[in-house]
Amino acid sequence: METLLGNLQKAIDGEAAAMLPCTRPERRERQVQRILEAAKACFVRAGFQGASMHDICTEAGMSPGALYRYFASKEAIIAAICEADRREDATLFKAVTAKADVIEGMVLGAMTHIRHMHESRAAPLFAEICAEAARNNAVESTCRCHVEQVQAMFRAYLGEAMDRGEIDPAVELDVVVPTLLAIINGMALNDLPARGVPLEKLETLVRATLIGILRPTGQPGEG
Amino acid sequence: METLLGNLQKAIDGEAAAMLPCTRPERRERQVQRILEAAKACFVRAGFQGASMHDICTEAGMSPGALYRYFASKEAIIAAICEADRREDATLFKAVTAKADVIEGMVLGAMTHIRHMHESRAAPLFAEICAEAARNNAVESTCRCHVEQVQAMFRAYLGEAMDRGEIDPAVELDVVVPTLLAIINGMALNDLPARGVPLEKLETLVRATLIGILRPTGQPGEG
DNA sequence: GCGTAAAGAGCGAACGATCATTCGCGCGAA
DNA sequence: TTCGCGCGAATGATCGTTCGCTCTTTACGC
Repeated sequence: METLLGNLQKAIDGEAAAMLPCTRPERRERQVQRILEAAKACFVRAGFQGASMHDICTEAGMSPGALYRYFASKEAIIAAICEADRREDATLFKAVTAKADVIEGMVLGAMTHIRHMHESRAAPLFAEICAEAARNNAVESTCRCHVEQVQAMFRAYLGEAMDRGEIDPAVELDVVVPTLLAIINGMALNDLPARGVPLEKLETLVRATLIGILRPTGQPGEG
Repeated sequence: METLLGNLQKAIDGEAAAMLPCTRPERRERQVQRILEAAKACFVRAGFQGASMHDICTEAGMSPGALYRYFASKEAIIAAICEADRREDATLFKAVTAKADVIEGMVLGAMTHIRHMHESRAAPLFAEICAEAARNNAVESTCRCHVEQVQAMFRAYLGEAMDRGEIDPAVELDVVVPTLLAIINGMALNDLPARGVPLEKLETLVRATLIGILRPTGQPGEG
């Protein structure tokens, strides 16, 4: 009941927003976003295949005929949502470059990612996307594209740190970079903050993990 | 085409196996397993919701009427497959106790898990189960049950190692255990061996991670 | 051993429901 | 007047599931 009322209110809000005076392209973009928001909610609730177009229409407060003016198919909505989610996810990792020290930079990147996944309750959608990527070529290539982008950034960032002597020279970046990303994704996907692991304690463990992997011989690098 | 022939052959094999002389309960159990194998193949190919009962019937080489003699619903098949997969997954972690040294035990447990997920191509099904667990109560409780089982085992094993002085006494096991499981699951889910990270190099990284987390102050513990 | 009734296993057409998508039409801004 | 937008009933396909039927296996009194 609460959810129904909430959805109704959201639909009304969306409608109200769509009614605001604006140019045609602006309104169109707003409607697209409204549909994507509604679809995301439905997909989180029931999965890509479990949510129907009627569900999405109801959540968005519009008819099927109207919705199909903006997206050619359900597949197109799925593709758009995966693209947006993965791009946002990849963007978050740019936080690593905010720190000069490589360990602290990677800690910041990992924690930014984990915190975002926790606070915006994005883990279920991420799991759904991972599962879909295994069988949907469009989703798979979207995911691969953004993963490669993040890995390239990590690779460059860690490479510079290695040149500065902050990372053990024996570390093989081609192996370490995908592994680090897998570790961070594992922590985010499991939503550890929701499972009794406070963020500040998790940060300590992330730091310990990074030191263990990037400085296995215990060299200081710096203070 | 190749797949079609393969499925046909499997169905024939299954039928032949079902035809072997055996008691009624034996045959029944064999048919149940045949359905579960077929369903798993279909679910990996199309997802829990994307695979139809007709697909499963075709893959298993039997009619809907026959299939429904063994499972009351599609939901029951999904539940059975999740239960079997998660139980097998949890069982693999028992490998940790094979080693006296805690680091090597955990390395063995993690690598056993990762290797199994890689060799039996179980990552897509695992991803599907994770996604389904977020919205299906039966699947969620199955997953939670086995996760708690594994965490309890880790907890006991690490606790004994800490008593022996192999782990830094400042380590908080209640926080470390879920985190370690999330890390291992992340590595397994990403199927790192298929993404250019050889198993032997991954083992080195897993060891470095465990040392970083369990012995953050660099104390030896033992040789 | 044998005849027979009961039960189990399998089939596949058929069911109602629901799915993604389309279409003809009315409305309002350009 | 034109054209984009929105509507919602309608469409054909497909979904999970059922049902009536046949055939085989089992149980059992004799």
